[in-house]
Formats: sequence, structure tokens, C-alpha cells
Amino acid sequence: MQFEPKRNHLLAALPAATWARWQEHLEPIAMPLGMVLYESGSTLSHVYFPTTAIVSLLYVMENGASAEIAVVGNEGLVGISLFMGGESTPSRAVVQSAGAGFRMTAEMIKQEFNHFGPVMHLLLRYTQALITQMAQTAVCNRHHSLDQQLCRWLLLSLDRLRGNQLVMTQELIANMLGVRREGVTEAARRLQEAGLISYARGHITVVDRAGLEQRSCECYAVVKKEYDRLLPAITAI
Amino acid sequence: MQFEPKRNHLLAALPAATWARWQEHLEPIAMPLGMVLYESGSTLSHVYFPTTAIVSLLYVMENGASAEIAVVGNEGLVGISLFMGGESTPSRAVVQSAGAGFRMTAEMIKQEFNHFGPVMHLLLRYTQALITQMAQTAVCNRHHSLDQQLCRWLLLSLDRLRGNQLVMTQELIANMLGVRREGVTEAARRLQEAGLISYARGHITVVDRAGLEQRSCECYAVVKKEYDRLLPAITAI
DNA sequence: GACACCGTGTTCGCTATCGAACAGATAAAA
DNA sequence: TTTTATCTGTTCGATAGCGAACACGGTGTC
Repeated sequence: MQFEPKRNHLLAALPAATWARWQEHLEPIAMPLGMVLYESGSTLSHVYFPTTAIVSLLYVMENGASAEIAVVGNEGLVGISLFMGGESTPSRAVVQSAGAGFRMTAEMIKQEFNHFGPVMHLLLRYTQALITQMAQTAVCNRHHSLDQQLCRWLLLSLDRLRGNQLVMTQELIANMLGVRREGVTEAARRLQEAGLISYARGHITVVDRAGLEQRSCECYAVVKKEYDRLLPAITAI
Repeated sequence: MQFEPKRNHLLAALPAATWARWQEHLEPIAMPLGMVLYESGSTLSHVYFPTTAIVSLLYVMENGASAEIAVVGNEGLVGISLFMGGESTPSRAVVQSAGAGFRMTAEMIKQEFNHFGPVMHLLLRYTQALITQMAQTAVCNRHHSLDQQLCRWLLLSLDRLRGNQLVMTQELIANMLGVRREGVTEAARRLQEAGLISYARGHITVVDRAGLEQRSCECYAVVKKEYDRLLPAITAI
């Protein structure tokens, strides 16, 4: 069931003719936790359309510390640099929440992007949404508290999953946010004490989603609104 | 002289045929300090190609605090959302260093983007470079000290100017970086004591550029390298 | 059942930055 | 020339997050 392409919103939004053309070129692929879809600077061989997996775009610094730049789930695709023309980026794409997806060869996606207007415009609108997410990440990193950032992060992840549970250790979250694990522990405790989440050994359950939204900074709402605006038919599915 | 279109690297990189077509559609425009090219959420009427001006893409928070998302000078263009398809973005574009540039109507740039391959690919490669800058801003905001960020910021600005002097108050820099003015004062004093810059009432002179690069975090180099890679013929001009 | 490991909880001092308040200095305006 | 506005320098205590160290308790393995 997780190998159902239409669970990816971009694939679901394709015109019928495009979809017919693509179907045989989409290869189902499992995405286990920690899988690296591309490395910093490496030429991409495929683009990936997650259906149930969540992928983090991370920058890993020279000293090994890391920071998440954006997150991609079933609303989008991993590998925009293929059609943007750069073929690679200085970041790394890592599966943050195990699941599945589909992939298509670099050659095929470039051809589709260049020859068919509707595909191009869909992919570019998605790219703009992704840009907004990156920009807001920069703002959030500058101005907001760890508590707020954790709320934002949980909400972004939740939007890309079914259900209200995340399989995710605090250590992993800390790596994504680019903070210490202890900081996440304390922030998570505060959220738990406030009755917003409950967690145990790598399983976080969101109890009060509205509460999370309230405690989050404006960044989550800005990003969400922009995705809805730019990809309307899609997020409605 | 500042109304010389070819001082903008994107314009300079256009194929001859394109250039011939564009010439009469480029309107010279002065860009005084503080001029707002577009507001958050507003539909853009033009794209701007700075020649001597520098433009900051800023996000302004609900409480009035701000953070720079990226900076655009004569290497690029302001208003990518026009051809990306969104028509607006949640950020604001403000002239950070007075100068001049050219602009083209939204309609014209969209038409050019959609009908002519080389233009599209050039603009998309530029967009990818801009994306890298945003991503690196997020990383820098997370991990690096104010001193390092100031170095990065000075270098980014310097690359977009002639000479080695910036007309820029510490207050303004603080707004861009999203920090307090006092913090910038102290960081600037440290840089001055180290013999890297000298400044006086809104005029900063870079004395030792190599020193700045050394003291800067890796973020500057990553961004620079990516611009050079994605827009090679251009930055060589 | 014994054990090792992993995920989490908690503590310590430390530092960078914040927020606020005010002082001095230089340029621009009257 | 005087006045005013702008820009920069300096100080204070407060605070969020860091880095390191270690304790606790489930879970899976042998």
C-alpha cells in the first residue's frame, strides 16, 4: 500500500497524459531510516518521490555538526538540482522517517521537465515552496527558541505522515535541528508536561496538535500557508 | 556608467539574440537605500537586475524583528517568484546598498522564461545558486558566532561592489543579520582591532580581505564556490 | 536470567547573546 | 556657529543554549 504512487501529491497532481507516460518509469523503492539519497556534491542519479518516508535535507559542516535545511515528504520530491541545472548541491539527503517512495532516472526527469510545460510549472511551484521552507528555517534558527523550533519540526513531520506518531529518537531530532540532545530532552519534557505530546524510547505521540501549533513560532504557519497556496489542488488531496 | 546593463552578470551572459530582444525592455532604475522592491505577499510587477546596488531579501517577523534570507547584487536578479510561478513570496526585498539597476515587466520576463530555453536555464541555475545561499544562511544562523557571520556578510557584500568600501551603518547590518546593534559594534571592534577592517560612521573599509576570509566560517566559501560552479562564464566577467 | 546497549534524565559551570540604559563623538542642518 | 540628529562605545544583569559527565531504566541478546 505504501507503494501507491498517488500518495505522493506531486505524482497525484500530474495530468492524465503525463501520468500515463510516467507510470512505467517510476521505480518503487524502500527508504529505510538513515538511507542517504544523495551526498553533498555528488551528481544525482535519480529524483525521489516519497510516499510514506520523510527525507531531510541536511548540511553537514566540516566539524561534523549538522543542520536541517528543509524536509521533504509525500508533498514533494528530492533532487530539484537535477532540473534546476546544477546536478548536485552542497547538502545531503537522508531518510529521517522510514517508509517508501518512487524514483525516476535523472535523464527522464530532465527530459520531462524540458519538454512538457505542465510538468515544469508544477515542479517549479514546488521548488518555490521548498525555497520558502528554507528561508523560514533560516529565520527560525536566528530568532526562535528551541521549544518553538521543536514544535515547528514536529508539525512539519506530522504533516508528512499518517497518524499522530513519529518514530524518532531525541538524538536524531537534535541532529536535525542542529542542537544538543540534552536540549531536545528538556524541550520535549516541557512539551510533555504541557500535555502536548507523549513519548517513550523513540516513539513520540502528538496528543494536542492545536496546542503544538499555538506554542510554535509563526514559521510553521508561514510555510504551511505557502505550500497550500502554491500547490493547492495537491495538498487538498 | 552605473546604467550599463552588462554590469549585471546575468544580462551580460545572455546570448546575442536574446540581448537584442531584451534591450528595449530593460528600464534603468535608481535604487536608493531603503527602497522596497517588493513587499511580503505582494504580486511583483517587475524583476530587477541590480548593477551597482545590493538588495537584501528579508523576512520581517510579526514582532518587527527581521532576518536576511539572501543578498542579491550584480550577479543576479530580484523576483524569482515571477518565473517560479508563485508571483509573490513571504519576504521583502530592500535596497541595502544604494545604486542602480534595470527592471523588466513581469509579463515580459515570464514570456521570455517560458519560450526560450537558454534564458530559462540561465535563470534556473541562478535560482539554484540563490537556494544554496539561503540554505547556508540557515546553517550559519544555527552554528556560527556573530564574528563569523559578520565576516561572511561583509564578504558577500564586497563581492557585489566595486572597491573595498561599504556604506553601511552598524544598525543596518544588525537588522540584516537579525542581531542587536551592540553585538555588531563589538564584533566590528574586534575585526578592527585585528586589522581586518576600519570603519567610521557608516563607512566600512575592508583592509585585509584574506583575513576576513580566514576568520569567516565555511559558509562564505561554500556559497561562493557554488555561484562560481553554477554561473561560471558569468562570475568570470 | 544475566548482560550490554540504547534512549533518556539530570547536573555542573561556561559563554554568547540579549535587553536596557546611557555616554560620547561626528556629521548635517539651521 | 550652534543645534540637532545620527552613529558608535560601554556597561549592567539576565538567559538560553553549550559541553561534559554521569545516573537510570527499559529492551533485546546470549
